[in-house]
Amino acid sequence: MATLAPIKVDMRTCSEVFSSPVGEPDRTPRHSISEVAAASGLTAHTLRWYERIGLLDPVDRSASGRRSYCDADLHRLAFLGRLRLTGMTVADMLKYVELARLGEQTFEDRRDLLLAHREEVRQRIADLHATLAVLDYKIDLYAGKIADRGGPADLPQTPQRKQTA
Amino acid sequence: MATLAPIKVDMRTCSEVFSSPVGEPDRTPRHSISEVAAASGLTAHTLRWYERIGLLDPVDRSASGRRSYCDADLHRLAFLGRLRLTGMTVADMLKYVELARLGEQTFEDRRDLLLAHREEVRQRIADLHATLAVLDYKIDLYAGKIADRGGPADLPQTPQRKQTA
DNA sequence: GGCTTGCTTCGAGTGCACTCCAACTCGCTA
DNA sequence: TAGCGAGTTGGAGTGCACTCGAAGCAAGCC
Repeated sequence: MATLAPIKVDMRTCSEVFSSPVGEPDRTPRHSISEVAAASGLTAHTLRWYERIGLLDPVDRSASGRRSYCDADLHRLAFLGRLRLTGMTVADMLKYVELARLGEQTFEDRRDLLLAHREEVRQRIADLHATLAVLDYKIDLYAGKIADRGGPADLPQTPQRKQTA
Repeated sequence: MATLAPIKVDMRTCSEVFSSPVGEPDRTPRHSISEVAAASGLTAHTLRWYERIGLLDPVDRSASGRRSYCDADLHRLAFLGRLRLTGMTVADMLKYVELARLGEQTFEDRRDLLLAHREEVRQRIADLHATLAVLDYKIDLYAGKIADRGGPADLPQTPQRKQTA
């Protein structure tokens, strides 16, 4: 039998929360800066810096003044990390976060910001695929040591391709 | 009828050569720095800087000392541009170029370098796709103005997803 | 001849995103 | 009580990839 008032068992570890930020996030402060650093791949330095510039809301502190991150912080960090990883500038992330702080009335603006970023991401994927084709071609060329033997000891040619930009 | 000694008609414009660098490149110096800048999207400053640090071989000069780029330069520039666009550092591009200068004996090394870069490109594509899913989810959320109404005016949640790293 | 445009050089400056430093505090263990 | 390790701060420093400025030269045009 469960106790009458079942204690929440879903206290997932810091990196669990970070790598799978689903559901309504808990707001209990419980992760040290070094735990969050380990989970997120950011350094403690960078975490403090994010907070200083306003990417994170002021983090809860322990009695002795140490930062204690809650799951909601991890959720935000996980999303910001995705944006950074995909090339959004810190300035734009800040814009997004500041809109989020203003509440519901900024849904439109936030959506627009994400739409714009999505387009950039799509464009980048296209660029990467195009380059992948060039790399494949050249790698094959080297693998067979073909074609430019005896030719100029220079960079070989790229394959025929459509102009994408 | 064609003439007996047909004059080469394939003198393509600078941006044509740059955007479709196929075939054995001509080595006749014939493009001004501003033409190359316009075709490549790099500034004249950056082109000179590329040459200074060794990414480009010393470019031919006119009688009055001005740079005159040949098609082979454009080919190299086009490839280097692809590498840059896909996140290769200038230092690594330099490594590649220096290997290329050493001739056939560096085929292996060059291939390895490109293989490593190809893996990075593939990884980046995967990251971008994962983020695309998150963006789609959030954009839908905003579009419907659903779910976090009345909840914390904070960054909403990300969808369930497999850990990719 | 005078003007504009485009080029030359070198070295210094810029913007971004961290990254580190020095000096300090706190809680804990021996 | 001393030492350790992990945390705190503001401000300064770093590395990358450009980016620009200043001063000057050369060609082409009116």
